[in-house]
Amino acid sequence: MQFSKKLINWYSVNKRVLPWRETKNPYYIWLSEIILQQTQVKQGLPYYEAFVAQYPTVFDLANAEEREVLKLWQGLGYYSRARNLHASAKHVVNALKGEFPKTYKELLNLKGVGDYTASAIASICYNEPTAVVDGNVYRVLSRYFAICTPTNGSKGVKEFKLLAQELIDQDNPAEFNQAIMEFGATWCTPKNPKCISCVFQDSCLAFAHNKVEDYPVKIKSAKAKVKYFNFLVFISDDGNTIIERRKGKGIWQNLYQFPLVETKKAVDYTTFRNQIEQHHLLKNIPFKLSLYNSEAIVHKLSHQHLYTKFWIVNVNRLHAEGISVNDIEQFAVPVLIGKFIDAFNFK
DNA sequence: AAGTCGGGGCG
DNA sequence: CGCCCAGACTT
Repeated sequence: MQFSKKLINWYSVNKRVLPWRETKNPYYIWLSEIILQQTQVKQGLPYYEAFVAQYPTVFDLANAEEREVLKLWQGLGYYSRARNLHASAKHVVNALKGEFPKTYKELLNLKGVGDYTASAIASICYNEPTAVVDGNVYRVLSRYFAICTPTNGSKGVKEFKLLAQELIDQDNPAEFNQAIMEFGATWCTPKNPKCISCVFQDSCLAFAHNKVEDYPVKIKSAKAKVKYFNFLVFISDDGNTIIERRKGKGIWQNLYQFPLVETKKAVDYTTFRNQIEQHHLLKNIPFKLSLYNSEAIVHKLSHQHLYTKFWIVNVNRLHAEGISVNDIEQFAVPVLIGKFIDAFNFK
């Protein structure tokens, strides 16, 4: 039996029940695909349910404020997805009268929609035979055909896209695309793949060579950089604190945080106390400084390890506009900040 | 082509 | 601890 038929047969028996598999509404498919970028189903599922409940249509999403969308996205990471999601919803409503693009090529024009997502939506919603290539597809195909080309280089990207495009079931691209991803996610897994009970056991080249876990081949990524973050947690006598909206291009864009002082290396109490005497929020006012966590909290991201200290700054009155500590939960904050807020009793 | 962007989970 | 995840975008 040919690859695509065997795969779709496997899928019909083994697929998980998931809410976005109960619809072909492009708004819901688009929403699920954005949420699931670089995100496992288990992690993304509750966010999908929350977004569908909060924004049942693209019009509801377009009418929301960005800070509200970011708040609902809080904790999921890669926050540009949420900003692009919101911007694209506005574009669909305002420029396209609420009608989603219906072709791979047109879908690519939406912010946050690249080759993978455009292929997924076009195939699932409109039966366009455009092959998806995600992390699962790289793994399944590199093993089945024993392909050593690194999957994360430009050569590999082209090669695997072309191969998937040759394999896709022209009559049922929607099922094929979802099947190959589901197979990678649940059977042909990175560790301990279920080769013993695999329908491709007799034709998988990696299995024949006993090298299944040598695939896919990848170019090593750079090691994470170390940074030292010091957050100033102001507390005034009247129960206010200061949070700021992150600007610029870096991490956590448009999320909120306590005023941040980044240092080149870890600082002790005396060094830091002297350093922030000149801070614009502390100039010429009395304050009491105490360190919340004597041992730095290490927050690990893909490209940065953040060694973090939270400094409690007691003042009589704030030197800038503040918020009541009771209102802090209304703001979208990074997980690092959210964990502190939960652990620290503000009252 | 290489960096950047999060956070959770697994062995 | 390193690697992976229904990738996209910038430099």
